[in-house]
Amino acid sequence: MSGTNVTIKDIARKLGVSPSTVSRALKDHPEISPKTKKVVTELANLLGYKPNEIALSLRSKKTKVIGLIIPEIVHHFFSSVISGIEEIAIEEGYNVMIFQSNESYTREVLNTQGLYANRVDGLLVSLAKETKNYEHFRNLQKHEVPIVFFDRICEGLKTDRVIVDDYGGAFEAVEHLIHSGYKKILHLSGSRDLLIGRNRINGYKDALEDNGLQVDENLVVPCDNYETALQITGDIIDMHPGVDAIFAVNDFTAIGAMKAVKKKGRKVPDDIAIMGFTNGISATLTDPTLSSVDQHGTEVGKEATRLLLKRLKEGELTEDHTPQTRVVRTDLVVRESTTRK
Amino acid sequence: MSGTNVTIKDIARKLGVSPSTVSRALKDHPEISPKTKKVVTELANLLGYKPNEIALSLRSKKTKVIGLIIPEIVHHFFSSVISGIEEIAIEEGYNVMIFQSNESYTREVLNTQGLYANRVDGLLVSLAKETKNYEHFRNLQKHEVPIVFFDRICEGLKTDRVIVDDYGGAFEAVEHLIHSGYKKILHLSGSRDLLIGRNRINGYKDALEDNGLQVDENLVVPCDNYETALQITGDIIDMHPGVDAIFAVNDFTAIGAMKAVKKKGRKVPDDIAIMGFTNGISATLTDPTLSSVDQHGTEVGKEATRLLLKRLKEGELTEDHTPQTRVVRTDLVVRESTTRK
DNA sequence: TTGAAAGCGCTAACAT
DNA sequence: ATGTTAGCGCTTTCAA
Repeated sequence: MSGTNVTIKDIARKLGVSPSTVSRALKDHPEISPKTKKVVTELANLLGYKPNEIALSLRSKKTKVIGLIIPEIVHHFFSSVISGIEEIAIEEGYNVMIFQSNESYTREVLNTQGLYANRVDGLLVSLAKETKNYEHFRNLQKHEVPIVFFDRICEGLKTDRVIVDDYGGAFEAVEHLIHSGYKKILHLSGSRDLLIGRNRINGYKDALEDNGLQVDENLVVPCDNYETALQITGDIIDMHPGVDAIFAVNDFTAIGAMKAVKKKGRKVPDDIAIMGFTNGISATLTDPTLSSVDQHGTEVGKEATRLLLKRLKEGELTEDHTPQTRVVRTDLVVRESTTRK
Repeated sequence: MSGTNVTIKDIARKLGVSPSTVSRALKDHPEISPKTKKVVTELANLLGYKPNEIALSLRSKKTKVIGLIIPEIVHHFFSSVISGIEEIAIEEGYNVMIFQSNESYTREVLNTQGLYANRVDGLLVSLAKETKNYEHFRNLQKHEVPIVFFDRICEGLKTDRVIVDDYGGAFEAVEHLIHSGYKKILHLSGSRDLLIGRNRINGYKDALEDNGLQVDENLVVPCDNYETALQITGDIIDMHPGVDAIFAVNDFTAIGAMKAVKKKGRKVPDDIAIMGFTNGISATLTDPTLSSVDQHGTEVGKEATRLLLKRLKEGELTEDHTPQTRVVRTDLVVRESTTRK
């Protein structure tokens, strides 16, 4: 950004017309003579004129920028969400400003302030784990900035939401295990504090019951990461000898469990089947490859962006509508870890 | 963004003072009376006043935004680069606007246009694979937008650069294999069209020669992804029976090779050692875990941002300096795949 | 068909 | 110590 930038004034001066004429000519205004239009556009091209979005924003009070607050980019699910967001945003002429909360509440508050200062038109958010207080979002809402939460949604706030069908995904995954002949299924679960953790547990339980199997609370063990899974899975299968399948709350946990099982000399999937949740790249890299539940991160991002842009368009015309919640369906991806030869 | 936003004018009106007084009071200008300052800041806080960055940008011709063009976010190296960039940028009061090229030249050109329209203060770029023509970047330079390339740098342009020490990383990795007793080392290589591919090949060769081993060109096989590695590695080790180690151009390729080797019934690392490059999360998930060369993505991002911000500060004071190139050192991370028991 | 003027929110000379 | 004015780049009434 510098003195070398061409403005409408520059073009006007060189052509001996007024800035307003140039402005109108450039937008193909009907009341400008074809001749003027031609001269103006030609010179504009020659000089490489590009409208200054900053000036446009100041006038229109629209920045054509949407803000994104995300816990961590270095995570396959979230980075695929970003790709989805970008795709839709760019189609509609919006740009995306991304902030990471790094799972920190303080950082998240700073992020909202930064995004407000930059007057983003709307906001997409997946909550930091730490966040319990939603005042910073309520503030944005006071300023009429529409917010759409996705995945880690905010239950205390009236906003649009996009969530993954965690219950359905878990249900389908566990049912697949049962139909494949596995009977005693361990669930390495997420936190019951998180909605997604509870939903997956419920999907697991209902799948068992719907298929005439009994739920054993001892087989629901909180464990949501690779290291812990690697440490404790061996002991758990010793304690519960009949376990013939493991359903983990995410891929990394599943992979930790897989390694622990192999270390015990048990075969995957012949002795014990393993099922993940996320369907990140890692699922294809393990040996055996990991069956998993695809969360369609890209679709989540797209849907959230569509909702937000819809809200932005409506905002100009109508009253507040009631918040919407969209559920993105999951897909079971069966690979080697649940397929007995 | 809406009518509910508080401006300096609003505060001025309510206090019966002029906007400039408010502006000065808010920035703790020495010529404003302490009393006025107090009243102004208090009301500002009460009303939740936040300066409109858009207006500031228009005036100062500085947006405090840096643009980022990256091939793909869904890639561990790049997402860790982003984290590094954000960290430094935020420290210095800058925000980041991220665009993905998706490896497409056309997209990259659009990205630069979007970033220019938004008058970013500077640009960080890692090139799309397709890109051979650099006119779009030259255009930005004409407008005095500083650019720093990282990792996939642009050799045809005078800019600052941050690169990974691919040569050194490859050298160290291969030397580690040799010192561990491996003698016939296959290299699954990157493209010789890419600088990083060539550098890693050279590191591989020099490590062999420096340790008194002969370079066999047949043992340098272009193969830079999981699927191909999985397909061809088996045949390669059949054709070259003595191969006792594989050095792959990236982790995914290494993991594909590892799986192929295991499928042949050969033990990793006892029969054949495997070494990756990247040190992404996947390296810790395989069985056995994968030795790899850490590229320090975060550090690359930080360094690139530091260079850019330095340039932005200098720009105000001095003439063009000669472009700088910074090399980020790699680190060898030894895990099970190269450690004979 | 075109131009002049005002204003988006802010700041910084230049008054006073 | 504070107010007035002009201007960043653009658009849009209103006037000609």
